[in-house]
Amino acid sequence: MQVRRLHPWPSSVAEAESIQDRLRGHVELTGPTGFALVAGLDVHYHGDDAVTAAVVVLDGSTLAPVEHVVAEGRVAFPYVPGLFAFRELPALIDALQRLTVTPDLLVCDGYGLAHPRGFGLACHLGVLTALPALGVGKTPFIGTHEPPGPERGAWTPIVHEGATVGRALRTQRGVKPVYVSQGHRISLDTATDQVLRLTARFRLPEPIRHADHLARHPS
DNA sequence: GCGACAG
DNA sequence: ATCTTGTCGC
Repeated sequence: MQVRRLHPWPSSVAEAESIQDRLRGHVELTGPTGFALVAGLDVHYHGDDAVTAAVVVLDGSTLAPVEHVVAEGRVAFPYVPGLFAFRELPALIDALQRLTVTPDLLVCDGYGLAHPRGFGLACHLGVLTALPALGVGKTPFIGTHEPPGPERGAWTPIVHEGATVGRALRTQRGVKPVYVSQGHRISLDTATDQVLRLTARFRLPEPIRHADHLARHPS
């Protein structure tokens, strides 16, 4: 599939932040509610700066695997909180470009709108591909929230600077919540519905679990 | 064995 | 993010 190059690669923190500030204006917070093909993305780190990126495409209704791609790369930016996306983007884009099918939704391992400048990895991937995208974080990042109720499906808003930027969502009884935020071309209600639909069995969405497995054990 | 969770 | 050890439970 096609991935647009909307910016040069940043050579400083200030450049990276200004790219996020500019692309933030491209994010759309509404979109389709159903998705025929759902992709999960993840990156595994090895050694000093090697990364393996994996993209797995599943049938949106049966969750049967349709296609997967693995790409090797290098960490592309130093670790700076809020600029995490720049570490992984080149390897993820490389993997996406090698897909022969175009997914209808990207399920990203990380944050979207719930980010210091409102432009986390899920927003970045959504805008570069023009596809609906959502982010699922495993630990709280920004904003404040109450713990959601104990039953599967319970959620509470994540509020940052007076705005709702995501939801803490209980995907299974007796497990820690996940943190859902919009990436691109999706509403928060739809993002929440999709994450719940993709977590019938485990805490994390099936597409992310598949991608995580593949990135760790390429085969 | 795998998943969740602890330290 | 990674790695390692161990417990509990399905």
